[in-house]
Amino acid sequence: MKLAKTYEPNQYEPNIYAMWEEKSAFKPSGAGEPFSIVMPPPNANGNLHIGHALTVALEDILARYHRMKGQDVAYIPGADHAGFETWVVYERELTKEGRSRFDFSREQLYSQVWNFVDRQRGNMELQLRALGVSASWDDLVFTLDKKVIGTVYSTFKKLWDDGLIYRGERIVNYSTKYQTSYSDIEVDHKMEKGTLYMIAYPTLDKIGEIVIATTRPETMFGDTAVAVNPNDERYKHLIGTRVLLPLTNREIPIIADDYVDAAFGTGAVKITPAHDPNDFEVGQRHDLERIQVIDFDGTMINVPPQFAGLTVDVARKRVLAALEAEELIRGKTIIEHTVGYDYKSGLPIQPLIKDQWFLKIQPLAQRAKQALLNDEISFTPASRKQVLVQYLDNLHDWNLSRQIPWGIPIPAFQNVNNPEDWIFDDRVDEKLIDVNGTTYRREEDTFDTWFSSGQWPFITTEFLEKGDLSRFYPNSVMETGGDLLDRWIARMIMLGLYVTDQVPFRHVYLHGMVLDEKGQKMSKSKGNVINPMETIASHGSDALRLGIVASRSAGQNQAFSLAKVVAGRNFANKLWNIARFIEDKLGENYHPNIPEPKSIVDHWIINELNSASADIQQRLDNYRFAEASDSMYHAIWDSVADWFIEANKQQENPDLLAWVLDTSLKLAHPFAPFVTETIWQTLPWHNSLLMTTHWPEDLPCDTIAAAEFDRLKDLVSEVRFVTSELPGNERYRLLYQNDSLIADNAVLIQKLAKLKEVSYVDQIRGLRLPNSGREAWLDVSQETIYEHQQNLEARLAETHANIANLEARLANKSYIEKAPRALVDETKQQLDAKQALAKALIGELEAIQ
RNA sequence: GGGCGCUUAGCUCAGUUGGCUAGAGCAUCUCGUUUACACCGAGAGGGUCGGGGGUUCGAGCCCCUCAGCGCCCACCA
Repeated sequence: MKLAKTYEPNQYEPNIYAMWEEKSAFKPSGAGEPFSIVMPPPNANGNLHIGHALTVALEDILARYHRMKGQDVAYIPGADHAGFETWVVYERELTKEGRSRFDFSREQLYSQVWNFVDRQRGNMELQLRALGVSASWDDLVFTLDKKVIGTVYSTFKKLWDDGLIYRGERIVNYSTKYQTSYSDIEVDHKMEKGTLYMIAYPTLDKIGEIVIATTRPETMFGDTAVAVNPNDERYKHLIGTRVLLPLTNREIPIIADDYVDAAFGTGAVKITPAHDPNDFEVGQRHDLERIQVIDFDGTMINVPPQFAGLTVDVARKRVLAALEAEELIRGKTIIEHTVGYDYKSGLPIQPLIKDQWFLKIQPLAQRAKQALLNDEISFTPASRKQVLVQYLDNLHDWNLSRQIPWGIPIPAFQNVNNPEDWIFDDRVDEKLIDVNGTTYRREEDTFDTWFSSGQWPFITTEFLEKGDLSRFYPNSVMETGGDLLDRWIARMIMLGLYVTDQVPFRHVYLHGMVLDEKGQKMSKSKGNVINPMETIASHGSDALRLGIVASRSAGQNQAFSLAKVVAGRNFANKLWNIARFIEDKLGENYHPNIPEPKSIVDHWIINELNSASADIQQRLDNYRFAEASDSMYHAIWDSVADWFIEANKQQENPDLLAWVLDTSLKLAHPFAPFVTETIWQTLPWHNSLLMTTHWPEDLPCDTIAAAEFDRLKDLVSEVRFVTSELPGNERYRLLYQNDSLIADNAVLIQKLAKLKEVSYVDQIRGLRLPNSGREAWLDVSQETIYEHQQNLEARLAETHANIANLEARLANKSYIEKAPRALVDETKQQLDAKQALAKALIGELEAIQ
């Protein structure tokens, strides 16, 4: 088969992928030690972004590598219903149509969104295929699949039975825009400047007053106390008395609580239990009433009529104006404080009281922490483990309830006659159920998506059901973005240990964010998003993969570099042309035999590829992807293409040529699966898949012979270097004496170094080549040598500097005593070599004069 | 308020337990019509590894300190 001159990835990639799928090459083989990676499920109705390209590239490199190493590999793909994210998109559609979620029942909404997602589904999976993932598609799990819901329910039941689930009125982070509560991780805390107002609350006799400090005056109608520190001398006499709440003249008590910092503001704080988490707790301690003054839609309720229905912002201005009119404002200062924002809408989060389902997290968190401290899970980068431990220690109870219909319904029912009586039941399709003659009404909320995705490793492997894939639990590696350490990794570890008594995975690899080429975060609004599918279309899937993995270190945010993608594309083309050359040499009827090294080049290339293989393995085993890829790249481009193939044009060894090509393709396959498999399929001597062949075994070679070729390379390099310095562009004759390396490889040297001729002489003349330490001269005229004098002098100066450096090192007694023996010996050898070089250079210079 | 990370060639970045005469890709310069490849080949230039101090025979790497940049976590009004 004749190959085109240039590799055109788009012509081959889809077919190659189809062939892999058709031959079920992605399925776990069932033989060998299990190796598993569960893909972080991309949003089912979304498009992949560049971060997915990175994730999938790293995971697929591991999957393909371990598969070739003979392991039983399960790379399990998934699709995420992306509860809240998808819901936001869908609700936007509803709004466009002039409708609202409140026009429909939960069932109706659920099936509408299901259809909406279904229309989009498949896009994401096609894009994963374009990226070349060797994922086991038959085992794909969608986060709303029956088995997911079943497991989630049994976990919830277990937690419930263990007394870890409770329902409570708590202050929750509430999005008034999307009308749902959030977990802590969905709140963006921003430091900003705000105004701290000092407001006078008059005593009952209206003669005295206490001045409180607040940044949120509009919530004052919800005040049910003023608190001071019990040890604050300024206010001690007021504790237990009452004040009038301005604008309403409601009486509220002055209480003492340690929570109040006497040094902050005025030392007196208004207590609004319904709208501030700290105040909520103070309210619980002092049994205060809770008055909700901000409604779930973000407008004012339970306030004097002139403020009712106003938004928070407007209400704040009006309240301040009213207080101003009554001359109750005693001052204001600007302070830096943090404000929580809705990560989705960008609007402030309202702390509101709501009945929610909570998970007592600390028992799970402490167990997870213990597992981490016992090193049951390793991390790349290693430092992230500590971060996680700290996070686990600070975790608050987890609010599991979401007020959105697109998610897994919470399987709980409430006694219609007794609001305190809740039971677990999974008949979530029924609004009302009857249990022993009592009617129960269904909970309408759904689970936080992280509750289900936190169970992903044992759900996807069907570990609890002892399914076919259960041997893949715990997973070998969990690879995901560093930003998911707390929201996802932590939850998987906690729930994994709780449900299965085992850690869910052995190793966590965290990658950083892919930034745009200027190092900016990519975002739609900035318009700097790089679409991986476009990059694949223009440069090929392998190029994208090689480019995005190159020079990238774990956990580090790093700019996307198109130049590296281009380098990747060029590499694919290089491989292509290596194959073209070799296939052409071997012909269509070639049948491979066991390769036998015949020349020093042969020994050398075998040695190079053996050690490249060892390097790549060692680096991949340590999750050093960029370095592994680099070893592979240079072994193939520099060693195979630039030296071995060039040398092979002079002295052929067909069987070795075939072995070198095969080995190169194998080494490159995890990093560039498409082009390597494409080439493999054109090789007449194979009728298998490259992706399921075994990682190359070392071929024996003579390392002494290999080292000989290294010396030959040195000589060739020196000739090239010196000739490039000589005036003009002519070809020179190389003269030698008593040098069997040159004698035995004269033609090879002549071709590689672009010499006119290599000849033995009795009488030396010309320019000595001292660097490589050979008995060799370039046959140049005395005049040329003279013109070259400056170069020689420069080199001599440099050599003297080197010698001085080495001598100083050896003169240092401590160095001789303390440095490793081998290093000292090496230094001595280097010194000898440099001294010989200096001598040769001096001789050369003397000859000129 | 706590924690983490970064600062290395013009650009984007590697550099594992200290042994480096500091690397890669791209860019730059010179040369090249060699029957695999110009998405190529050969060669070259380019860095006091953010500043200062310390430990060590030896520091890009370890310690201290200063400066600049970035991220994460955090219910003090």
